[in-house]
Amino acid sequence: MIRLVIADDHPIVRAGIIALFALEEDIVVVAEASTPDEAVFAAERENPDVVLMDLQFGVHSAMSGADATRRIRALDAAPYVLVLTNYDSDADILGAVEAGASGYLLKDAPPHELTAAVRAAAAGESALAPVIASRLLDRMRAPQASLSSRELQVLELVAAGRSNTEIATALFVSDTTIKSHLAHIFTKLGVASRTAAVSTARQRGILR
Amino acid sequence: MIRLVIADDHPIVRAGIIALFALEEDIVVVAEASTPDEAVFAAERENPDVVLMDLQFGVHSAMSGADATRRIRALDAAPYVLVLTNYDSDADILGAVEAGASGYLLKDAPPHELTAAVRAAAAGESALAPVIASRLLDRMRAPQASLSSRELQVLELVAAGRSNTEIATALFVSDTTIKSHLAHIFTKLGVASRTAAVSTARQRGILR
DNA sequence: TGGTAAGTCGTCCTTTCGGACGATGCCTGC
DNA sequence: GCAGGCATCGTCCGAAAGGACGACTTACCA
Repeated sequence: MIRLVIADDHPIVRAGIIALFALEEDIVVVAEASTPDEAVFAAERENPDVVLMDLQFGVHSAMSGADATRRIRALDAAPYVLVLTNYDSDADILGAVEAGASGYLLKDAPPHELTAAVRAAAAGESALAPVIASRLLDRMRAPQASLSSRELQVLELVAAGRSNTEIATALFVSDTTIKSHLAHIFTKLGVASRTAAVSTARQRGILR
Repeated sequence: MIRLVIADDHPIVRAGIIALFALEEDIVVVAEASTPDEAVFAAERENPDVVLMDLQFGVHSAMSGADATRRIRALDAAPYVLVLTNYDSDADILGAVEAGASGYLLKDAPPHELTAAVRAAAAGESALAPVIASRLLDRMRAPQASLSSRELQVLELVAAGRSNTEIATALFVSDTTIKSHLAHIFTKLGVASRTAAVSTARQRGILR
């Protein structure tokens, strides 16, 4: 019998997960948590096999799902943590994996994927949604979508609405340098304008 | 007995909603839809009292939840449409209201709000989540900082990285008109460029 | 009924952006 | 030691964006 803790701030989502697992004979939900703190508590108290963890917990909570994951993985008899979230940005995925998650699922996944992932996690295996897995492989295959730190710095200021000259003075370089950085950013992202660059960078999780 | 159709692309969310309404004696879920097209079909076939409609339907579907809402409201014996979504940006809210939604709820709402809203919608009343209501009142109180729906439409396309001429052709108007809209947007937001407009609009929750 | 806001379109002009070159110095890894 | 990525700076030029006017229609509301 797999003992499961659910951590999600949406009552609707919690009810949905519980309803889905009610159909499975070998999985029992022993606790639900609506905040990251509650999730850590519940994981400590119930000593479950697996924790299903959301990453976003509203604007109110100081801790994120990744933080909670890290804390839970630091427990003595640490349960496995499966991340279940809406977004599949690179930043989210990497953050979750670094926090110690043993799986990453999307909320639009079909139920059988969800149950299969829980069973895999309980067995100590890694469980990635096919979408996520192919995404990671894409990143490996085409690694050069990454911006240098300086380029990221420039792009962040662009996203804040600053002009080239403003960015130049802010970074103590020439106007030409900024344009050069931007040209590189455009080719790396495959776009032709600063706003398009910001848009696709947001989509890919390069920018927050 | 209130007959309800659920439209959401997340199986988990659909299961959660069904589980919640299973506890209510006067509400019955007669159909679920995982795409906007299915939602329109179901609304036509089942002739429900209320449709619970998500706004985001993944990247694959051409139609949005707002489009589906518009189509459903154009049916003969049109059911009321309650929007149930994750986001509370002005763009989403205004788009939904213009599409004919009679209510706007957030997915992190407590279940009793959800059931109350369905009953209100079935009775022909408007049902707004408190967060949304106060947001709309803010718009009324401070109308000078709020963008018109057309301006929002333009700003969304700008945020997607489109150029003025692209936006013009997409909206079937002249290039000059877009520039005129943008000039108004700039003065309303107190900025001087399109990227700055997108940035502050995001900060203020005008854009998602 | 008259005023106001929004949406549409126009012209003229300036500024900014972006493309297309090139060039230098500095690291790092092979 | 040298190739290649990165950061820096430059010029020239065309295209896009933005500012500053004005003008017309519709719709709504006081």
